[in-house]
Amino acid sequence: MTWSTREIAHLAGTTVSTVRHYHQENLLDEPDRGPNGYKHYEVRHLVQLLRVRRLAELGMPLEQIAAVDAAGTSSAPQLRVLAAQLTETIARLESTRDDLTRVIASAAPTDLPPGFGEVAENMSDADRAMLLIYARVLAPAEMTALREMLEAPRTLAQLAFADLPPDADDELRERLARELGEDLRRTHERHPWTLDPGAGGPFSREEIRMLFDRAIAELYNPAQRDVLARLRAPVGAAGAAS
Amino acid sequence: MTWSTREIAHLAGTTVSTVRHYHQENLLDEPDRGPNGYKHYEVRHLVQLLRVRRLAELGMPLEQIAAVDAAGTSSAPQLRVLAAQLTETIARLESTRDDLTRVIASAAPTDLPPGFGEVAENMSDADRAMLLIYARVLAPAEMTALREMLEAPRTLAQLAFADLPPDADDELRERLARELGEDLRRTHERHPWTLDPGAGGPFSREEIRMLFDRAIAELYNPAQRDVLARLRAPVGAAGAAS
DNA sequence: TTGCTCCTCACGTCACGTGAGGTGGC
DNA sequence: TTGCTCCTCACGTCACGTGAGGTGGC
Repeated sequence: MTWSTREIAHLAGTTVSTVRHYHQENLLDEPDRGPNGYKHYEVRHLVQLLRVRRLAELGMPLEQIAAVDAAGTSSAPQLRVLAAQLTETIARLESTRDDLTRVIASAAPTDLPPGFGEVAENMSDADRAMLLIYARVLAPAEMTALREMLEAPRTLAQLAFADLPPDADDELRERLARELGEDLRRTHERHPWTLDPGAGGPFSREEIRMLFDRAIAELYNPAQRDVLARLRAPVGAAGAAS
Repeated sequence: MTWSTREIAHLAGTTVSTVRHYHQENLLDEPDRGPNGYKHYEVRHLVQLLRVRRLAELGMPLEQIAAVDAAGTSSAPQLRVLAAQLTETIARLESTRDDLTRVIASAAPTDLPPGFGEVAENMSDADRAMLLIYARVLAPAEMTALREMLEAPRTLAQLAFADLPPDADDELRERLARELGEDLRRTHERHPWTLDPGAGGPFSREEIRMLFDRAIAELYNPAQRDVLARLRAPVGAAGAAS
């Protein structure tokens, strides 16, 4: 005429572990025991358990449930906080899911920003790494603009730069710097934000400059770095030319 | 010309703890160290960290990220599983939030089923406990019907039953049983599901019968139990009359 | 004897967060 | 000396889940 732990768990729609855990947390009274030590639950335990489960399913922390139990009822402000937290969590998960859905749809490498799948198809490792850094530095609007820019076909100079051997001779470097300088000038004209990238992002100009300097130093070979240095000097986009 | 742990964490938009944790889980290479043991991070570490963070933010478990890292790219099935899990979690949280919103709006005691706030206003503790058990046993449609039933004003017999003293005399018991029997007959007529309650719920008829028997035995006083026994016998709704 | 249910520790989960206790350079 | 940053263990978090090792009745 009483219930075992398994039975009361079943009646409350939960598990044996959960029931034992609630005993440990003093959320559920210990029932009488039989001569063999088995617990004998009564209706009042079931009611207590159902109450606790109801609050737990509403997302209330167990510690708070204990307080509610003592006070008899839970305060509306507490519940409103819970609801607000839920709304926030839901919004975050939805945005994650949408992001994930876009990645799946575009069949892009997961680690690239969404939408950059086709664009990064035949990029060098260095350029992909740069892309990850851009994604962190630039504001969303800038990333969209960047993607559109990258959708245009590469110029011959850009292709040559990507494959530039570390020991390329001075003449080639100079020619590349001039032609890339032309590209860059047009880019600045058409996309003025590229003159001050990351202005809407999370970092200061100083941080961005140092980050890009380090990225260039580590990701490109000496000849490429030399070209970038020549390129930067006449344009004056950043101060670290020499 | 290198970054400290704090700096790389800041650049990647995360915390020092997280960076150290990723070292421990072999998700991030250990950088060289200075003579004082301080870590000196380079661009390749930042890129590695950004990749891991991106996957982690998509909800991928760290262990799986390690595998992706080895394979170079994550499989579409894995991502689809993640997306499906997210969708499920979101749905569950939304239903919880809606439930919570209803509770807040009705200003009802939290542990009662939603919508039963006003109805349970002046119920006895026993009846509230029964309500919790009903909420567990009955199907949603039955709960709605029950709520509508409870919105009707109590009959005189019902009020008398709730306050029946344990030593009420035989005549009173008999009269109450007759009148409540009338109430019950009308209820069965108007709400046929009350003849077989919980048919759409999670329990078998046998389980429900035993549960109600125990609940009555524990929640009501001897006189009330006697009335219920007299009431049940002629109606024959359940077999356990004597 | 075998199977089944029950019991009580004690430890594991997941992705970090939080001290505790110590070092090195200004 | 004081403050600041960095370091490495080791343990805490939250709500349980999972054995390990043992008991009792058929």
